[in-house]
Amino acid sequence: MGRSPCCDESGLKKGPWTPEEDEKLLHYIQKNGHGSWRTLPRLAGTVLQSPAPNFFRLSVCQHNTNSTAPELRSLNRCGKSCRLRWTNYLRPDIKRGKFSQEEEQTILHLHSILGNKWSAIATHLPGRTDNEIKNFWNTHLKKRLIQMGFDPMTHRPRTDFFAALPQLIALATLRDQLAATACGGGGGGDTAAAAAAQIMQGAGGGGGADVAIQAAKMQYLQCLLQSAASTIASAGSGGGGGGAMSAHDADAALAAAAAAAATCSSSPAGSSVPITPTAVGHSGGGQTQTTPCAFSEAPVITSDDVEANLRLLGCGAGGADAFTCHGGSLPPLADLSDVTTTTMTNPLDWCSATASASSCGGGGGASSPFPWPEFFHDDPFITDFL
DNA sequence: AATGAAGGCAACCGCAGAAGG
DNA sequence: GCCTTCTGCGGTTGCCTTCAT
Repeated sequence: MGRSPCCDESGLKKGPWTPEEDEKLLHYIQKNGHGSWRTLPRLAGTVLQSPAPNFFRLSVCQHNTNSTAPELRSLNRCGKSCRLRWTNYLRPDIKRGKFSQEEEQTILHLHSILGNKWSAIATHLPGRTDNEIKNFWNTHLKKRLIQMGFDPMTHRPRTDFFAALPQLIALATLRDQLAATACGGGGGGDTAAAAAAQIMQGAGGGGGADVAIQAAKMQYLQCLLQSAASTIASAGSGGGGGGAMSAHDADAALAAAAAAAATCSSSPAGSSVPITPTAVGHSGGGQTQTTPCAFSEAPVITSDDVEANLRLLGCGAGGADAFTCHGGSLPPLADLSDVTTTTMTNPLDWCSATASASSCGGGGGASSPFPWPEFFHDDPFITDFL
């Protein structure tokens, strides 16, 4: 496939450039222009018979005090390497040093439009090379977006299940707590029942209704855990872009989880706005961004999915009560534009599917980003959990 | 002070498209 | 139109520095 790399030729040096090599290349290009990169290495060595500029001789002498006479041999590099060295390092108009906030904003804005077209982005940032911008993106801006819960490619809140990791972690913690409360009575699906049983036993003279409510809460939370698991399963095996998990995604997920976990509890998850470059502000810039910490867009749910999830949750397809079934996935959140244009008009969307089987309409409607049954809203346990 | 982890950056690699014969 | 060569681009790697333990 294709031709062999130009650097395959034996004897060509690779790796970091020495000051002498830089001197050869710089001086040759300053005098002759680069012309053909392929022939440049052969020609570049001879030009040093004429004195190099004073500034450069000084810098060279710092590195090689023995070089009283310029090296006359040609550059032992391939043309490609020379071009890269020139464009990324030796070019006189290169601006070095940290990126300014204006430059960061420009990169973010252009990246949201152009994607990874680093050369195109570089044309809008005088003195910056595509390589430098690319590195800056990969080491700073991309991580910042991920930490804030945004997909660095789309600049929108993440839509895969990793975005829900904070909830999953919280749920897992809750599950552990429940299990501990249940005095180790069985695992998995028995947890809620055991906890409920304990409540029943410990209720003593408490009112029967209270006990039932507590038991129902436990069962409801258990359903949350199960539905979260089903979300993972579907996301992990499903098609689309979210199916295959790369190491990068795993890293990103961990970062997102860590960041979102810190902000999730106090963040009104349903109030995010579409991300803009200025919204991804600097911490010191006075710009803030409501970080979504849950699913940003309604998952595409088919009727089959709903049915399958209802079965998974042990719900009757049509007659489940408010506590044993809350629908097939975690709540769609965050992106209001999508919610209004897609979710709400989709007869099979999350809330519609849920509303028929629970009190979603009252608890998860416009008044709350979460379709929790209104029943739970005043409960400090749930409130804290949210 | 030593050591391992993480971050940052320069450079390399492979591919695609343009240019020329 | 086909083939070869050259250039440019984006992704990735590996080294060096800094930070944390």
